[in-house]
Amino acid sequence: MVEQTDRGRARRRAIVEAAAALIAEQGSVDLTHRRVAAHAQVPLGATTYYFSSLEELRVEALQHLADQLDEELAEVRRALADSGGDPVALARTLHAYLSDRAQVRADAALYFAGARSPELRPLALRWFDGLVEILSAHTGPDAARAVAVFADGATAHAVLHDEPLDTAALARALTALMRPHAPEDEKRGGG
Amino acid sequence: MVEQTDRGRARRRAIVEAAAALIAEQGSVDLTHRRVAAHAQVPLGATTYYFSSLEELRVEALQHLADQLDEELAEVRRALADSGGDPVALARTLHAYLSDRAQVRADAALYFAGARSPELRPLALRWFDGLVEILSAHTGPDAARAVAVFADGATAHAVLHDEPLDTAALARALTALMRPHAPEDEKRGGG
Amino acid sequence: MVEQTDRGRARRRAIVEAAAALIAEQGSVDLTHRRVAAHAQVPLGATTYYFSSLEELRVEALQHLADQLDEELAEVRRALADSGGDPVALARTLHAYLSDRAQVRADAALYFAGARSPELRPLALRWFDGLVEILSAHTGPDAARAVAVFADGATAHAVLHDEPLDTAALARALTALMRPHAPEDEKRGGG
Amino acid sequence: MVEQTDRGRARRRAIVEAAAALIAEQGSVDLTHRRVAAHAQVPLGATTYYFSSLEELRVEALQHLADQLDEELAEVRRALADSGGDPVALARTLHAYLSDRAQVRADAALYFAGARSPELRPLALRWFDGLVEILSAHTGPDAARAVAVFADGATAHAVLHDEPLDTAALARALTALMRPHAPEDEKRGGG
DNA sequence: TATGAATGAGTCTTCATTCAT
DNA sequence: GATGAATGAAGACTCATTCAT
Repeated sequence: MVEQTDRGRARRRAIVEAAAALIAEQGSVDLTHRRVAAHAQVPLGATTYYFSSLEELRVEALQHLADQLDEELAEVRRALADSGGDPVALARTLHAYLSDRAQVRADAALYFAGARSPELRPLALRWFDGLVEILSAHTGPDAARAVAVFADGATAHAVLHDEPLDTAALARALTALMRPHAPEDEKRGGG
Repeated sequence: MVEQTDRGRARRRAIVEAAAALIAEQGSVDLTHRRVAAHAQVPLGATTYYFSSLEELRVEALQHLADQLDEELAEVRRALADSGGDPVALARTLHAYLSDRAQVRADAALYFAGARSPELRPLALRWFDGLVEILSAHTGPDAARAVAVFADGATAHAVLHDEPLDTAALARALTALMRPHAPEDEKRGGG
Repeated sequence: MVEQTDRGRARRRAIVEAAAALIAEQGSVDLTHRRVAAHAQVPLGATTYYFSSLEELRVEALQHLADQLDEELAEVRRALADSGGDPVALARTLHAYLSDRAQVRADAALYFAGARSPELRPLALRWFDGLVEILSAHTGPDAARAVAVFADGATAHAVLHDEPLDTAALARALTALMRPHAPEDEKRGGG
Repeated sequence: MVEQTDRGRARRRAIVEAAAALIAEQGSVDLTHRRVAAHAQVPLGATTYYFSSLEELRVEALQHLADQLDEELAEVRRALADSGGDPVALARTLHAYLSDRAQVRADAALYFAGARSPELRPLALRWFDGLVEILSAHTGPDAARAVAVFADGATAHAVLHDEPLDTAALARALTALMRPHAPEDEKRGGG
């Protein structure tokens, strides 16, 4: 492969990070070698030297973003472990996440990339699946999935409104979704 | 104005519809005059003759998609009017909407366009605001907003999983979100 | 397609002719849009406007060269018709052909293109097959093929020596090849 | 000098052989450092370390191919020495040569390189001149040259038809070309 | 001695936009 | 009114070559 020295690895990484930053800002579609090179402050040739195609760079950048989301998920996991699955605590954690614009836009970029190209879906679903898994320790699988779906909607909401739902609203919704549902609902729900 | 004749108006409309179809399929980023012309089966010149720039064409196409969403919203309104705000009925309607892949992708395209360019946000928010407004006739404003947020998450979920959540899951979530919340939640929710 | 006006057709043709000239000079491998544009004295964009790929332009240029060879073949046919298949007359005609450097190099370029890409072989074989067909009116099929093979060798010789074999040498060889062969040769020739 | 060690010499040779193989396969035009390095399984840097330019590498590779042709010529010489210049024996030898696709393509590559760059012509003419020289021991100079020209044509024929002329056809032609020509032909051939 | 790193030149290609007809 | 022609800008990608280590 290409990077074998420390300096090479560092430069490659800088390029990936620049690309990830651009994707978080503008989505992964307008990514160009030139924009990445300018943002990373490297010559244009460097972006083609370390990546055999723009697509390869794009995928690595998206993976980088997904890795960041994994860290975010780890924080969620810790917060919930401490609070014993309390919906209000989860709401606070979610609100903190939604308040980080770059993070939220990165998430949205991953989702859009996954929607466009099926091979990127596993990347896009890391957040969703991870959240479901974490929640499953504290609530039933149905509720876990419902909360994750709601969290995705809240992410879209935050992107479009440029600020997240307030914690109270999040807490109300999460509380409702995580509360064991009444048995009569079960009978009425169709398929 | 440019299109004065019936033929002109029809051709303009065909171009907008072709652009909207392309956007719903592939997003609004890769839209080009040539692709639109080919899809609409009109000469290349027609796409620049009726629209002074590609951006103008893109905006009109997005508006066209938003109009289609408005019709979808009208159906939701009718369905809910008959059922008196029953969450299960809403779940069935939502499921039907989420099962229309083209519709769902068009919705996603609008959201992504709104996330990218602030001037397109009103277009992207039509669906959200409309849904909130409709639901407000049947439930409180907080619940209405929570349901709309959840519906957005369900849309993202449907796009990424290529099929919607099942009606039972939707019904459970909507029932929970629309049920008057317990007073103690209110006290505990922070801001 | 693209060219629909007289001017368009003329320009397209000018580009093809420029490409053909370059191929005859330097072979078809180094053909670039830029070189063709400069030689045809048209803007770079024109070469990509009329041809959807460089390969398409290359193929049309090679076809153009093959068409020119067809005209050359027609002359050979006329010359032989007049002289009743006389080897010496054929030698004179062949010598005239081999003395046209551009023509000979064009022939070589066609052969090389045919050797590289199988789909261009029919183009490369037009000269060979045409010559065999013409000669078949005046001599047996074996001799016709042998003469065509020799003519190809003489073409390579002319390209590499920058001048053709002299008419006497050509006449001797053609006379020998076109003379009915002695029956004892037949017995001895293996498979 | 650069290659002083055994390892260096071996590596240099491996690079030349890889380049020669690539040229025989695809012609000498598309030769790149990267392709050679990959084919020789050496680092990219090695190809620029042992050769000061790509052109130098190309020339050495062509010389390598020419050396292989010299060996082929030596075989022809031996074969003819045994058979006393018998055309049928020569035909068999020629047929064997033409049946070796790699050899034939290498020959064609040399010819094409010679046609493109005058400084490579001596390389390209080694085969032709060598064949003439060998044949001159068994037949007159005119016939020797005619046979060499025919052999070149047969080489082109083999490349384009993917298989050589059959031995019988070769034998007929060679017999005719090597037979002392009738005196009346001499009188009629012009210049 | 050897080789990974580096980069600017050059290639094909797509395209928005302008313009002449 | 309508559209083919035109073209320069920009993008992805390949590569020979130079250099630092």
